[in-house]
Amino acid sequence: MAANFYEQVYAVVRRIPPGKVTSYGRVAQMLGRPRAARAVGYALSALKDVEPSQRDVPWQRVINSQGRISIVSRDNTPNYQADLLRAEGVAVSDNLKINLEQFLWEGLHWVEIDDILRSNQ
DNA sequence: ACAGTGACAACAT
DNA sequence: TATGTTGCCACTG
Repeated sequence: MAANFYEQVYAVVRRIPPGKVTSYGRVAQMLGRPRAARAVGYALSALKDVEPSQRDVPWQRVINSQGRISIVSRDNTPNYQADLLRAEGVAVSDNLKINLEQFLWEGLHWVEIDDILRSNQ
């Protein structure tokens, strides 16, 4: 069911190492679509409707350009994404902010992206 | 074909 | 710093 763009997003996100994060916009840029940040978020939200085999995408490592978690949880309930990140060593403040100076993933270069997309992961 | 929908981002107040 | 506004994009009924 997943469209090609979604697959490309998942392929990139799977390369984010544990303990590191990146932004929706950066993922979009790596895919050559600098203005498709919103679509990246849409692609990740679609993960909950996808097959278990696709559940190996570390979506929690993608946050917004301000270094903050974009998923809001109901009041007084722990933020799931924050917990997942803390579990792998990422410091998340109470206001859901993360220090990009310390945890930002360097990302991939076009050569690597090209290789990944060519082999469809 | 087309309007509606977000886990965005950059800018303007 | 905190909201609001506007542009964008892929996907969906």
